Amino acid sequence: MLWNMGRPRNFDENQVLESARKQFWNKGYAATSLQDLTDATGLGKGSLYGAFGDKRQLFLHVLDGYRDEQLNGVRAVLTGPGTAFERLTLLFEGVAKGFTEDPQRRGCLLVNSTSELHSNDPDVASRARSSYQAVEDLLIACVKEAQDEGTIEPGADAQEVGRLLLAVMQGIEFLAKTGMDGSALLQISQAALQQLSRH
Amino acid sequence: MLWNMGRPRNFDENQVLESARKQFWNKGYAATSLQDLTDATGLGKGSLYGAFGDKRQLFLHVLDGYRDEQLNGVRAVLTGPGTAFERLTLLFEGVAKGFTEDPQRRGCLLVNSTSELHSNDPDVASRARSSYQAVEDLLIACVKEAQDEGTIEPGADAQEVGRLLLAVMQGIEFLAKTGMDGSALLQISQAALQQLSRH
DNA sequence: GTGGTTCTTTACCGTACAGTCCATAAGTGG
DNA sequence: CCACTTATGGACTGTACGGTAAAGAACCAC
Repeated sequence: MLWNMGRPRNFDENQVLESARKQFWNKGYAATSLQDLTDATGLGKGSLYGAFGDKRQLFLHVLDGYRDEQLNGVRAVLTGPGTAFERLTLLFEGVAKGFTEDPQRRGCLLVNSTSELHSNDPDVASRARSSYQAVEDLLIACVKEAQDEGTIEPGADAQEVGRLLLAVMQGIEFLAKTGMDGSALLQISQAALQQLSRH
Repeated sequence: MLWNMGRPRNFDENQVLESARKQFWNKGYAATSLQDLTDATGLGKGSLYGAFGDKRQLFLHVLDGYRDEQLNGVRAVLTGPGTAFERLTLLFEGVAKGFTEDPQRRGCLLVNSTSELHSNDPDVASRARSSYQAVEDLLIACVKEAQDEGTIEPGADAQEVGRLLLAVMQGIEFLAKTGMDGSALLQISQAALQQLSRH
């Protein structure tokens, strides 16, 4: 009887998280001030603190949402329709295109946060570890499928190949931030898969 | 007659830059305060500002030094003794081992700085672009050599392969920061080259 | 309506920040 | 010893920071 009482919130939590994400993504964690966050979200400090706790908690909340989205996206592609090789191709082309499409070339929020904070923040570090472990597992499973369907050399160690693909993926993410041409990034993703394909 | 006058400096510039590098590397640009820098270097604010200008200039100075070192290191390996394939192997094993050996897994300072600052700082962005272009060129040249000596499939596009290797290299750097095992990183570097080798 | 609860707004707090200034120290040439 | 120049180190400045407190507003149950 008490759970629905009191003044109702004047904002949509998801929209606020989205605005906060944009801010953290644009400037990084340390460089975004509370002022930036209140400006971006339209909320006052009191509301922000009441709803999400301090800056760090809000950031972790944002980061978790982002991680879940990205992971679901990767999972959707890698376990979706088409042959395993097609799915891998789709994923890598999507990655190359996605990072190119952002005119600011901000890359992946989780990658950026990991780079910025991992060595001083165990919570961020552990999120990074588990996330990329999950992607690695998805890649390895898909590589195994591709081996079963005969599109990737069955002799290769699937784990080895999956990890290699993970590295290429992260490499593309970074090179996009250095301003490398979209065509070159696409070329890399294609080259990686072509090297693996049975020939 | 005037160039050697005045009170002599009480510090070694290279040592100061090294200490500052350590600080920026540990905490990133935004999160290291001037206090951190004076503590790390032992210099007072006046001396720091007199010698290097403000925080940003000092940082760029540090970054340039780091970039030159790294680039020279890569160049030394890739144009050193041994077959081109051996040199590539040496480089990639060195990268995997190097990033693993740091207990804090801080990765590469230039990569971290690029991730943190590139989208808001053209000076950092341009340094990243040119640096990785240079590494790319070195890799491509070495791949061509390897093709000439017959250790890499001559049919492949050397530029494509070189860029792929660059991506793998950066991927390894990042995965090291996520805490991936040293053995796994080594495995990735070996897998990348094994895929390319004539078979 | 009243009382209770939660959200919003604004003012406020202490601190730490980047950067400047200045008196003084430590050298040089003469 | 005396001018002159440069480096040092601490005091200082104004600002912006993250975070808190408190007063009032908006809704509920009754």
